[in-house]
Amino acid sequence: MEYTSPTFNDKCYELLKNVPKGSVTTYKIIARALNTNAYRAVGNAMKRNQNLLNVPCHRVVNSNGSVGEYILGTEKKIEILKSEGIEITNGKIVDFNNRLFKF
DNA sequence: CCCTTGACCAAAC
DNA sequence: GGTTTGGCCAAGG
Repeated sequence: MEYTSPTFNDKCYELLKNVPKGSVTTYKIIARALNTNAYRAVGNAMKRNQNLLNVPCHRVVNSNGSVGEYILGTEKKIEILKSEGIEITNGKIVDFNNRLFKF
């Protein structure tokens, strides 16, 4: 029985589970949703996440609309996003602002 | 407590 | 448009 208070990483993961297929969010939005500005820490959390089946970290992109990195590689990330119905041109999300999930 | 590491960001050049 | 620069904050050593 471990009553360890949830780490920042865990909060990121829980939040991310709310993002539906076909939508994306950004590192900054996640940080803001957690009432902080630790964008970089969010990125770190994603990198440490190995539970890809439960946490859709491929739906987290950069604020400028570019896809960003991924544990399996950017190309793989793009591939997955496209399979979920998101258009990507030249490494950028098409209609980015309209694809963003608002918490 | 200090230092380093980031799947980042925004502004500046 | 790209690249550089400074800043941001949590986590781990």
